[in-house]
Amino acid sequence: MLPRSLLDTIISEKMLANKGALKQQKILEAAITLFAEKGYGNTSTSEIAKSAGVAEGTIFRYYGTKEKLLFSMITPFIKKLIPTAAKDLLEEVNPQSFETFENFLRAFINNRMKFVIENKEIFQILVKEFLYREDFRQEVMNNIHTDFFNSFNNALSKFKESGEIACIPNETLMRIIPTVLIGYFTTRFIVLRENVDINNEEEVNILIGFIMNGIVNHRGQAKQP
Amino acid sequence: MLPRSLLDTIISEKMLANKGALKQQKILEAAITLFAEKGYGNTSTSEIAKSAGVAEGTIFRYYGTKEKLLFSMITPFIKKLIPTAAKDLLEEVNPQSFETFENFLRAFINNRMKFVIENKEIFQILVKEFLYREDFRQEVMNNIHTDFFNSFNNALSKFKESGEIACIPNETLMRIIPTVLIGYFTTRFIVLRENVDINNEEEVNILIGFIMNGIVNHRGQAKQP
Amino acid sequence: MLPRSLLDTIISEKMLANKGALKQQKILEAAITLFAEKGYGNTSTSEIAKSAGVAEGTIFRYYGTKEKLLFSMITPFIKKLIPTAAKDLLEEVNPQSFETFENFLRAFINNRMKFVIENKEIFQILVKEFLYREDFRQEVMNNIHTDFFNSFNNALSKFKESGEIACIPNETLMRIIPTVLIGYFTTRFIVLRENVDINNEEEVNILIGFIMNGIVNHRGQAKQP
Amino acid sequence: MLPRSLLDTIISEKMLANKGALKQQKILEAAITLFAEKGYGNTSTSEIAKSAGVAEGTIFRYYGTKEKLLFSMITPFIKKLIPTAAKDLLEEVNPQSFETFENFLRAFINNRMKFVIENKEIFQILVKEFLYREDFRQEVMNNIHTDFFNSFNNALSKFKESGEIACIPNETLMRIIPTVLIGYFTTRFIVLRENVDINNEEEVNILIGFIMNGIVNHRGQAKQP
DNA sequence: GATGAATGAGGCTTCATTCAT
DNA sequence: AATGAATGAAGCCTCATTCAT
Repeated sequence: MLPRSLLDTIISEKMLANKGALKQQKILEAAITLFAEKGYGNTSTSEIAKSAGVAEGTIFRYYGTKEKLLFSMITPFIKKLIPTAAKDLLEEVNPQSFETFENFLRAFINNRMKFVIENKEIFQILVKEFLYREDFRQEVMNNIHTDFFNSFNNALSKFKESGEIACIPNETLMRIIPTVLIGYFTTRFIVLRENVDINNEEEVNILIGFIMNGIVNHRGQAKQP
Repeated sequence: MLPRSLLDTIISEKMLANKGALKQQKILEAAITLFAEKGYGNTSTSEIAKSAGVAEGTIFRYYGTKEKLLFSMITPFIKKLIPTAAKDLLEEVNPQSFETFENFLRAFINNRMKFVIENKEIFQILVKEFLYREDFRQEVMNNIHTDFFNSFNNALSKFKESGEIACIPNETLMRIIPTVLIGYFTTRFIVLRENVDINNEEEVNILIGFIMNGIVNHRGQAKQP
Repeated sequence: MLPRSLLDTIISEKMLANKGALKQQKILEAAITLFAEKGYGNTSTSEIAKSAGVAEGTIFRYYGTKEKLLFSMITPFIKKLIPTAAKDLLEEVNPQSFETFENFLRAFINNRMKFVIENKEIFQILVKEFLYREDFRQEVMNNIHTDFFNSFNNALSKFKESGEIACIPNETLMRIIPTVLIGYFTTRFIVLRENVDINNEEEVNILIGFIMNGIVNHRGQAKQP
Repeated sequence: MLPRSLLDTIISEKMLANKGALKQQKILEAAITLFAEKGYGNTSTSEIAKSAGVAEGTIFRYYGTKEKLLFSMITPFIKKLIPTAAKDLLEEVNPQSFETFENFLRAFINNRMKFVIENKEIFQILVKEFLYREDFRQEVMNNIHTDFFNSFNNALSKFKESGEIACIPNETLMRIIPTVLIGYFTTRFIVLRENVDINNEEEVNILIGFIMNGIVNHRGQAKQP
C-alpha cells in the first residue's frame, strides 16, 4: 500500500461524513505549501485563499483563526512524529527484535526519515516556527515524555549491557542522538534544501557510522607512505 | 584582558568619544533582548522604543531602518564568529600546534563556545532568522569560504594522514561536524534555554568524545555480569 | 448623446455589473476633489477616507497605493485629452474639412474646452502635478508624439500655403499656440477659479481673435476724433 | 554695474549690521536651490541644513518655520516682480516715452525677463507653489492692484487711441497679455528647462510679433506656386 | 549664538477578522 | 454554506520642531 501522506489523515479525521470538505482540504494544502515556502508570518490569509481557490472568509469558517490553521497541521504532525515513534519502537521497530543497536538505529532512522520526507513541508514549518513558539516546544515536550522516552531508554540500557554501547549516561545519549538526527534532517531538508529522493541509503549509512563510531580511525594506524 | 561582550564592541566602534549616544546603546540592548525573545518579525519598533525608553523616531535616527538595526547586530556577530575563527585557527587555535585532532577540536570548541555564550542572545537571533533569510545565509557563506575553510580542510587532511581520523571524505566531515556543533549549541542555548555558565568542561568533553568516538564501546565487550 | 464626465467612464470601465462598488466611486470622487483643492502631496489618505465615508483600508483595497489612485484619474484623462484630440482632428475636427484655419481652431478649442470643463478638477490636478512629476510629463509626451502631432503639422502647412497663416516656422507655432491655450485654460480654471458654464462663445472668440490677429489694429488708423 | 541678484537684496535688507548673518544667507541660498530643484514639499529642513553647512536648529533660529523660510524668498520676489514693474513703467519703461506699443512692450518684456532670469530659481519656486497656495495668489493680487494696473491701463488706452491697438476691451487685454507672457516664461524656464543665455533677442521678437499680429498672414496672399 | 539629539504627530500600507448577503 | 467587501488596529517610517548644552 502506498504511503499515505499525513495530510489525508488530518483531513479525514476531522470529517468522516465529509460534506463539501473538499474546500477544507484545499485550504490546508495551500497553507502547508505556502507556510513551508515563505514562512507562517510572511503568508497572508488572502494568499492562502487565492491559492486554495476559496474565499478568504471560508478559511475562517473552518479554522477560525490563522493560528488555529497552523496548529491544525502542526499538532497532528507532532503526534505522528513522536508518539507514533514510540509506538513504532514497540511495533515496527521494536528494539527487542534487533540484535545490535546499530541495526535498531538504522531501522529507526529509516522509519522516521520516511515519515519526514513524506511530510517534508510540514517538517519545514515545524522547524521554522519551533524556535519562535514556546507552545510548539511544549507540544513537542508533552508528546515525548511517555512511552517513547521509556522505550528508547530501555533500548539504550539493553545495548549498553550487551557491551555494544559505551558507558555514557542515558540522559546524555538522549540529548546527543536526537540533536544529531534533528540537526541532520534540518540541514538537509531546510538549510540545503536538497531534493531528496529515496536513494538515501549511502547517506544514512554515513550518518549511522558517525553516530556509532565518531570520526576516529579505530582500525589501524596512519596511512603508510 | 577581560572578555568583552560583542555588544560593547558594536557600540564603541560607532561612537568613540560620543557624548550622549547612550540612547543608541539602550536601543541596541532592547532590540537584542526582544529579537532574541520574540523574533525579529514579531517585535515592533514601538515595543523596542518603549523598552529602551526612547521615542520611536530615535530608533530611526540611529539605525535608519528596522532591518538595519537587525544587521547592526548580526553582521558584526557573523564576522566575529566565523572569520575570526579562521584567524583563530591560524593564531590562537592553530591546528599545526596541536598533536591530536581531538585537542585541536577541544580548543576550537572552547574558543567558539565562549564567544557564543558571551553573545547568547545574538546567536539566538541569528539562528532564528537563519531559516527565513537568504541574505543571512549568504552573509554566513561569504564569511566562510576563505582561510577558514582551507585551514579546517588542511587540519583534517593532516590528522587523517597521521592516522587519527578515519578515512571519511573531508566533504562529509565538513558537513557532519558543523552540523553536530551547531545542533548542539542550538539545542542547549535556544531550545533548552539553559542558563549556561562557563563551567562546561564536562559537557564539552562529552560532546568531543561523541564526535571522536561515537557511542560505540571501543574498549572491550559487554559488562561482565 | 449627452456629454458624460470622465469620472463615470473611469468608474464604469472598472465595474460593469459591479454590485456594491459604490465605495470605489466615493473614494475616487473624494480624492479628485481633495487633490484638486489641496494638491496630491498635501492630501492624506485618511482625509480621503474620511471624506469618502469609508475606512482608510478600503482605499488600498481598491487602489493599492495612493499613487495608483492618482494615476487612476490622470492616465485616462491624458489619454482622453490628447490622443482623442488626434482622433478628433481626423474625425470630428478634421482640418481637411475646414476652409480656414480659424474655423478649424475654433472647432478644436471648443471641442477640447468642453472636455476640460467637464473634468475641470482632474485638469487642475494634472496641471498642478505636471510641474513636479517627470512621469506625468512623459505620459503626456508619449501620448502626443503620434498622429496628433502630424495632423496639426499638416494643418499648419496647408493653411500656410493657402496664405491664411504667416510664414512662421511650424516649430514655433507648435510651441506658441499650445502655450497660449494651456496658459489660457490654466488661468481661467485654476488661477481665477472661474465658475465656467458652457456659455463661453464670446470668450472663445476673443481668444481665437487674439491668436489669429494679435492685438494690433489691422483695419485702419487711429480713431477719428 | 553688474545686475545684483535679488538674493543679496533679501539678505541685506534684513541685516544692515550684518553680524554672523553669513549663515542666514547660506541657508537661504541652499533653500532656494533645493526648493527650485525638488519643490518645497519634497525638501526637508535637514537637507537644507546639510546643504547650507549649518545645524538644523539654526534654520529655525533665523526663520522660525519652514514655511516662513519659503515666504522670505517669495514675498520679496513678488514685490520686486510686480510693483517694481509699476515703478518701472513710470521710470525706466515709461510708456509715455515710447512711440509705439510694440516698443513699449519690447522694453517691458526685456526688463522683466532680465529680472526673471536673474532670479530664475525663485521664479520656479513661485510658479510651482502658486498653484497650491491661496496665500501666494493673494500676495500676487495684492501687489498688482495699484499703480501698475493703472499704468498699464493708461498705456493701453493711449495706444488704442493712436490706432495701433485694436478695439479690444482693456480688461480682456489685461488678461490675455499676462497670460501669454507667464505661459511663455513658464514653458521656457520650467517645463522645457532651457538653459537661458541672454541671447534671447530672436525669441523675444517672435513672442512680440505673435502678441502684436497673431499668426495670420497680414501682408499678402498665398504663396505663388 | 549655534548645535544636533530627541521628539512625536502623522503619513502610507498590510492584513487578520467580521458580517451582510 | 460560502462569499468577499469592508474594516481598523497596528506596523514602519519621515520630518518639522524643540531644547538642553
